[in-house]
Amino acid sequence: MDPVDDLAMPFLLMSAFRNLVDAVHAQLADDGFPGVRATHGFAMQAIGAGCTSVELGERLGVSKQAAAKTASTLEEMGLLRREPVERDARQKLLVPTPAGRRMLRLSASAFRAELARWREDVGDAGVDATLATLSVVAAGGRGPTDLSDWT
Amino acid sequence: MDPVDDLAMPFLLMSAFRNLVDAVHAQLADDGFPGVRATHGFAMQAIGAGCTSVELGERLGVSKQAAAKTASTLEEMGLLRREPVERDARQKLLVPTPAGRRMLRLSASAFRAELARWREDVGDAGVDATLATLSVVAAGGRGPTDLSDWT
DNA sequence: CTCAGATGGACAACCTGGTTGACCATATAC
DNA sequence: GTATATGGTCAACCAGGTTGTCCATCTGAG
Repeated sequence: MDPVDDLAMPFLLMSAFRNLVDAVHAQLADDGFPGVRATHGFAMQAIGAGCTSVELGERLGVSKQAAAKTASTLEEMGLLRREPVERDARQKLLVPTPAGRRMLRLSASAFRAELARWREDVGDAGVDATLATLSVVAAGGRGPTDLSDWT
Repeated sequence: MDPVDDLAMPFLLMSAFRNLVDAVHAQLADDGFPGVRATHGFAMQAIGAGCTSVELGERLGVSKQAAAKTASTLEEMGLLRREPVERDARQKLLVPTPAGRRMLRLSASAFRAELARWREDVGDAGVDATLATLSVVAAGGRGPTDLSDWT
């Protein structure tokens, strides 16, 4: 009888993502980071300990100009600092400020909290199966940031 | 040992969605609908047999103006027709053209084909568990189109 | 029947996040 | 030393969304 049709998959993926991200942003706003959008979080995650605009663009899968623009707004939000690199005067390293690192920590714990809620709702087996499945079908995508170093 | 960390969930959801949609669009482009973007597909699905701009906005979770803009581009693409409603001269019904319906059919079969590929890669159990899990956590979201009438 | 209010649609101005193209300063390779 | 590659920035543009305003039309209460 196929209780959930395959055709619903794109909608479900989008909707789940949206709910997850909305929940995290609501929590972040409560914690004193009201203006954070999905792009900002992804970019900060992608930056990690620090990288250049070009690298950020590659990790996010966007042009270096788009990455630089995002970095500028993150800088204005005080989450990021551009600092010169001594061995190459062209480069500017994007490094998270203490506020940026705090935001990252809060965001990580908000994601974990929301996932814990999912686990309560559907059980560990379902969530684990979903993670396993998605990590197969998401592989190969040159999508935004490989997140291998999410802390 | 937690082979896939909970923190990867947002990335996996996005990446899976992106891969899925990219694959479908590549197929659509091959089938003679090169310019179709994710928004267009979602909007066409939301329109279904036909609705007004206001309804479309509600189904997509966007303002009526945004919905009308999208409808205009769909009209220019020849996927959609605006036709007057005799019982209310204010309304204009958005109805798919034959090309629009063809695109919907092709898009549906492309989605099913891609899902079939997923099923080959990870097995039916994983995909079914994912569908079941996501339909729980996606619920309640006022996300785009309830897709209850995807054909 | 009429008229106030609700509703559908359109237009304009604006924002965000992305694109491409051009350009300059600096590194690097030959 | 000089050609070329690379990192960063600026400018123009686009898509898709927002809000505010406005008009035409429908609807319901007198």
